[in-house]
Amino acid sequence: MGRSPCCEKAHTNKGAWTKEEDERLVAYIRAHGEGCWRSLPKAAGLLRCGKSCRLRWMNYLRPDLKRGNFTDEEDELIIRLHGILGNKWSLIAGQLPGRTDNEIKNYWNTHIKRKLLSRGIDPQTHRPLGAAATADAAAPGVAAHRVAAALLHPTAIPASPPAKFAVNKPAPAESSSDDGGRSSTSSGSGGGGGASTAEPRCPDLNLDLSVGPSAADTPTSHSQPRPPVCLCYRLGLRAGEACGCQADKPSQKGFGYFRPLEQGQYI
DNA sequence: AACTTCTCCAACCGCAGCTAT
DNA sequence: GATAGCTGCGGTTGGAGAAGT
Repeated sequence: MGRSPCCEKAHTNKGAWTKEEDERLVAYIRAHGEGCWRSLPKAAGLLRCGKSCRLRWMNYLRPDLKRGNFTDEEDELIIRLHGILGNKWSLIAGQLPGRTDNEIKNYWNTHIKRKLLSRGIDPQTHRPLGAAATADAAAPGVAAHRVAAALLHPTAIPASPPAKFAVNKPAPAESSSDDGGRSSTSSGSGGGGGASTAEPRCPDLNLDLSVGPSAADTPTSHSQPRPPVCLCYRLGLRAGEACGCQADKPSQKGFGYFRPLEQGQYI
């Protein structure tokens, strides 16, 4: 479909934001709230395109952002979530209050990837290097809900996984957080996938994967109590197939968030 | 001190998905 | 159903600063 450029490129600034621009943007959003990014730059008197404003706000100016280094706990969580979700940075970010998808993506590419590689683990498949291809072929046995269950109750995994994949092993110290993910979710393919339908559906998953205090307790922008949302929703699944839960965005029509899982499809 | 290489992260780009008409 | 417009996402890039020679 035809698409007009998101902004009038000839009259927009690019590159690093100045302090003044930041202040304008913050002031405008404080006064009018988020949204309407397309018209925001003009209204706020900024020579930026709406996308740029949104990005700046989301990744840098939002008051609830947590700055500073990632903790080992966060490391561990990111690795585990990546094992399930693949490169779904926004979904992963949703489980780490105060962190942005961009930040997590960068952190993954600069730190975690290297960390996994140094341990002989393929960062994409979360399997030992060299074993990814064959493992992937056999991997469909790893159903999404099982992985999700592993996240929730790591000790409840019936089959003893290879030591390298021990789940929920507390990260002893710097760079020793172990890899917990095991399903291979190739990025780009949407990371989607699903549970084998023979397995029990994720029963009322109360997935609070947030680090630290529960999301409801955190004094961040998430301090607005978030409705309980099943991981299936966050995985892009929609009600009825992999999960019977009815949690969904109230704003969305019905439960249009469902993507049927195909035979052998897995997360 | 000067230069080169490396690392990190903010920002950009293009596309997908959703809604409205 | 087709088209247009907007938002959000994920991959990639460019530049500043750090580290190495």
